[in-house]
Amino acid sequence: MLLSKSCMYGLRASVQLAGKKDNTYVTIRELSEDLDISFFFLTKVLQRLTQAEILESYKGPNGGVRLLKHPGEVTFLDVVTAIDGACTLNECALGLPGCGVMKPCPLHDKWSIMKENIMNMMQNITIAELANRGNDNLDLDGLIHYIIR
Amino acid sequence: MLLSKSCMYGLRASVQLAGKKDNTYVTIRELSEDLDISFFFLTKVLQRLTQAEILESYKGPNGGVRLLKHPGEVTFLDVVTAIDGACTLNECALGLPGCGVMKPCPLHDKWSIMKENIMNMMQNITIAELANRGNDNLDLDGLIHYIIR
DNA sequence: ATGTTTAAAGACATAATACTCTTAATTACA
DNA sequence: TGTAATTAAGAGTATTATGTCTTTAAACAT
Ligand code: SF4
Ligand code: SF4
Repeated sequence: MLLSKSCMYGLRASVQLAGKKDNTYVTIRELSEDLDISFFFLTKVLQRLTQAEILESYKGPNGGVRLLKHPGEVTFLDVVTAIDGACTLNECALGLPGCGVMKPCPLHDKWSIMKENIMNMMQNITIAELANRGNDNLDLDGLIHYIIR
Repeated sequence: MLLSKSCMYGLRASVQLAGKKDNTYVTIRELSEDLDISFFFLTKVLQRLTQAEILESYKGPNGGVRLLKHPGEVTFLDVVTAIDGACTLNECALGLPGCGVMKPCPLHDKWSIMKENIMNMMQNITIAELANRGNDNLDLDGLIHYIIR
């Protein structure tokens, strides 16, 4: 598995928020119910997104979280790095530590290309794009739930 | 990280064995020292490779483990599946569960191709190939150690 | 002011992974 | 026959990931 669960939860929540027409505050409780994620755990995950200034939170009645930037400006990778920390694909794509490019194994070049591809993909797709593709379907929320879950 | 540590250790040990000129028994102790892996832990990992009939073990003096098949017939994927179990790339390449191809997200096609590539790579490269690339270098053992570690 | 709604922070619990050690079984050899 | 060498099996510990709960702080409403 490439991404941690925290990371997936964060992604799903971000996409869910990106799918909203208006960018009003949504309670974490509501998000957790829509996405079927533990409220307590999701709270922890979203705190990291708030700290990373991907989300903005507001306490009290009618509070909650919302996207700080325009969803078209938040990449998949932004969310991943905010939660899982700096790129996990830094080193060997296989996870073999301490390996360099001096004496690469036969996999190295192919892996490097793939790594590059994965990084590009994560860097180039925004949560807006991930949310918007359900446009031909009216049940957007349900769809996203289905898609991302 | 794509592979578990157990998996990486198993790979490194397999490649190490594949690099030997003669396929005699090598003690796990020796392997663990060469690869700088805990002897106890490596023992556990290699037991799985023995059960999976990738390695063959022999007890007592001059015993140890050795490859059961020709290294050219053992793929990277063989070792991975023996240790980590069946392919972890079955579902969404991102690790998002429950997602199908009915309403794919914009990443789906690209991910599918990458997943395919990764699987092909793991399926097509043998531990013999991983071991043999050090041929232009005389310090094969050291090299492999460097490469795989 | 007081109470209600909400997220933040931090403590606690459980599960999965990684690692260590001990004991048992097998083999060789003196 | 007995001792040393070696893996197998299984128990035990440590660390990390995941999940739960409680308390605190902020914002609002009355
Ligand atoms: S040489 Fe092979 S093992 Fe080393 S970093 Fe490159 S792909 Fe990984
Ligand atoms: S549609 Fe997207 S989230 Fe779903 S399995 Fe495919 S790549 Fe993963």
